[in-house]
Amino acid sequence: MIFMDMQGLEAKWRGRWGKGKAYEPEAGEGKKKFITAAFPYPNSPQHVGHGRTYTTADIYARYWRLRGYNVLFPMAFHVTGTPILGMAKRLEEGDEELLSIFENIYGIPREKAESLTQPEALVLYFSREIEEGMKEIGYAIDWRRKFYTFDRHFNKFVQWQFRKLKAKGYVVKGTHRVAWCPSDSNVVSAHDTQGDVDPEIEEVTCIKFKYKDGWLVASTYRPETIYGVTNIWVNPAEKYVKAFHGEEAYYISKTAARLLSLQIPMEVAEEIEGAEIVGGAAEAPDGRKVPILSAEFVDARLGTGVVMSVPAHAPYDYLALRDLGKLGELKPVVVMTYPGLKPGAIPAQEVVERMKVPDQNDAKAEDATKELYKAEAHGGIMSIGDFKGIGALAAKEKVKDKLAGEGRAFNLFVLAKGPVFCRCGAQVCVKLVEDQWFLDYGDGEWKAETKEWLGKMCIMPEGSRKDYLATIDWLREKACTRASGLGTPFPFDKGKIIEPLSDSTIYMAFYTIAHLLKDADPEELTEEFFDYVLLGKGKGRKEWEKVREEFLYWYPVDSRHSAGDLIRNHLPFFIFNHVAIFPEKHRPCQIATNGFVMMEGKKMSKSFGNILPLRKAIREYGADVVRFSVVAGADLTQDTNFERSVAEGVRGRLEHLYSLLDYGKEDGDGRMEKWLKSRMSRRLIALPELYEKLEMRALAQNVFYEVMHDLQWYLKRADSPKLKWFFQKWAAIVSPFMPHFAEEVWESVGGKGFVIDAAFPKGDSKLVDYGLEMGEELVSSVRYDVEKIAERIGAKPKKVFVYVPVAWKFDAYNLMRERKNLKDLMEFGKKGKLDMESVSRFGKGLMGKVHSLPDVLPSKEEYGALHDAAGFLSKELGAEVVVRKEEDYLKADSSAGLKVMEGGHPKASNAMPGKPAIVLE
RNA sequence: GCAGGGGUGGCAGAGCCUGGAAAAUGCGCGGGGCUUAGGACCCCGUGGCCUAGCGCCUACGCAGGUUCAAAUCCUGCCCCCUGCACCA
Repeated sequence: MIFMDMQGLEAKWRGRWGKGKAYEPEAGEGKKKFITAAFPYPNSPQHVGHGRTYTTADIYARYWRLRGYNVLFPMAFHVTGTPILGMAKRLEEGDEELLSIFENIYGIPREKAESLTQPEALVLYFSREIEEGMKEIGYAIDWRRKFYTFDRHFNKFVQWQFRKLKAKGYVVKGTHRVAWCPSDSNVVSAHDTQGDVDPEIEEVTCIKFKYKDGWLVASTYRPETIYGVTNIWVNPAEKYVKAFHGEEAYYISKTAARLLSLQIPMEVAEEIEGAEIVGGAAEAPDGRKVPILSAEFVDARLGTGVVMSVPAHAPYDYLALRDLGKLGELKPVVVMTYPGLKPGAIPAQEVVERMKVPDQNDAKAEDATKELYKAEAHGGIMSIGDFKGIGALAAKEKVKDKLAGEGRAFNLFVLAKGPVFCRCGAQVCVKLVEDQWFLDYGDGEWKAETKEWLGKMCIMPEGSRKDYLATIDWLREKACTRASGLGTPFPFDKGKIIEPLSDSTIYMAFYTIAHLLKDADPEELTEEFFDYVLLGKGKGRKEWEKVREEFLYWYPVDSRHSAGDLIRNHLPFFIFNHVAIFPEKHRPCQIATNGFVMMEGKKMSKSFGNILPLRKAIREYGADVVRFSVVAGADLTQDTNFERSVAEGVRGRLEHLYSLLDYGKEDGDGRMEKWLKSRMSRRLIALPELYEKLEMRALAQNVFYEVMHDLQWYLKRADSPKLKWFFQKWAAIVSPFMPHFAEEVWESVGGKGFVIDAAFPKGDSKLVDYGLEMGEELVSSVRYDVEKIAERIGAKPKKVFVYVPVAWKFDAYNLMRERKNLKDLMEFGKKGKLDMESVSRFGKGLMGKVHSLPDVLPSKEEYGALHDAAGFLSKELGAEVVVRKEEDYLKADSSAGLKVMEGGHPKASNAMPGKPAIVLE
């Protein structure tokens, strides 16, 4: 057994590719493909999951290269944003949790980790790590064009982009609501909150009830139920305040006054106990006087801390009144009905009683609320008030507008599912940020043009196009600056940095010229420079022409690759911004997205501790095995599963193949070589489409697993294997997946140069021999049947007789396939003067599946295939196999004088086309 | 709530657009081969029943419908997953 040194083999080919500058394409005349994948954010080493997108892009790039295209696949590093800053800070502080992740999951020695306290050092460390990994796995990347998004050259480019966007009116300024920690004075996102709660902002309506010298302000999600208000709830145990908003006095909870003051300026005048308010009365917008009652379920931290009570439609309100024994005096007022509600019934009462909710503190009260809200939101029709007859959701808006118009309501933003707490312990609130800059993805014209361009793009998988459309539709203003972090200074407002998702929308254009700007003074990269190079505007200097040519040659992006999660942000931005900046001929042609990689069936995550670093995987299994394993397990959209057993299986097959290379010295043209060529040719014809559509699953199947099956059958059937032709074709078609191993095979069978530079083998339909393949299938199925029978009778046969049906059965079979009726068959029998009983029996047998009869070989070929395989079958079955024609038996049987021939058996007449009769002895 | 997607064998996952074979392929499991042994590799099996295979029954979330024929088309219902932004 030859031992295969995978590491050595791969290093050897990487070395040779490097020496040959295999991945440094130059702009020129010929046809090109420009392929990019979303660049990495270097705040950790990459794991096998990251490898999926890049491997997919790499396979695609390598495929086009085989098809004779000049292919550019570049890479850079995205260092914009705050996480790296935060990480550096935590390292400086000696954060034990982080240091432990570095040590145990990333495998970074503690001393090293402790030295990475500067953001730049951190970025450099991880980007080197990632770059090394990408080299080891054999990506066809042109590293000359590498850059970082904090490079000054790149900053100039992004600033140019923003000036273009501003000139078009797409960069706007306004106010913006954010989740805010009043204690830290900082924007809060999910990973800043206790329990990683997503601080979701939603709108509530605040309705003003006349109270004393001002307003008791109740917050509600259901303003349309105002017509059914019977009372107000205030928590007697909480502190309330009287606060002035301008001239108006608001009575709300103390916490609310503090949290909401960031949205509506308020000055607290006096503090009041909730208990003091309870017992009073307030006047609803329609003039009705309602009492203020005590309720402990009121959370002072939510909304205004004042709740309006609608017992007919809110189970909590109904239960609270019932608990207080006040249902008698405060009668629920039904404001809407919905399908399924009994006439005259009170919705909240109905739900509460049906679900047997004992009181307001029971958990079932929540379920009741949800159920009722759902029913009313879907099917609710207003039955009283100004909007009688209108659907509940529409009425909600109308009531809101009406009350606002009367000065009796206003809207506020609050955190949903609240209260939410910051890591520091303070309650998170909503703040309105003034002077926030936006990219106006809500702009109608821009949106329309973006959608139109999307329509012209190729989207893979096609099914995700809907997601793009939905996202483009729903995008509004996107905040595009932030106060801190690495990146590009915002050109119109000092001290602001362009936000990470906004500085990475057209950066692919920068790849085309990055290597030419390395030595340039960033100050020379002026507005005029980029105008000339990227848009062809102005005269341009002589030395800029080369740069312009490079851009013109490579742009547009032919295929953009990323994980599917970017469909909700980066990818639409990518289209939007290209549409805004570039003319049609330079806008992107195609996007391909993929799912994630799971580890042994589980999501890969730090907390599970099941992250497999890419470089570690490469050391264990070899680059080609890892490449194949991360992309071949599932189709593009699906999450794929990295399983060690699968990786080992692939590895084992490669070793097996390696041991077969000795057979690759010669060619042959026997029956089995023809069969193998037929199978392979069929593949060669089908593969280009699969590659172009990135049907990864089918590709993996075709290029690897099925090829292995063919090969095994061939080895079993061929006396002395001759695999030169086979290996030559296979090395080429598998090289996008497994470039290193493919080179080894290619060289071993006498291929010239690198296989990665070879031409994609053309499939020759003349080599496809359908009959030959069917013949082999027949042989295989006969073997299977014999084994099945032997097993059933529990004895090994000494001799096996195989009967190919008499010739007329083939004609009859095809007749049945075509006409699908017995009548025509009987007609055929009469004409041919056949034994009508046999014909009838034959026909009835086929009738049941007449609509799905498979294609069969002609009589002669069927006999030929089996006759030819008799030796093989004998060997496989360990018994002599004799192939006969049905008529031989019939003859022997009917000539009464002769004794019945050996192996003669009435079963012989059961022979059907495609299913020869088998007799065991 | 809004938007998008999905429910097939022990598991993962094809097939469903373009209706027509217990249902690709891989993993797992059982048996055999090869090996000093293990791993890897190779072969066979893996819903149930069976008058020797070519056969029958039962399956594709649930319930109906269209059709000679439905996992595949139509209708209703149940359940599950993902995203909702300033964050890489």
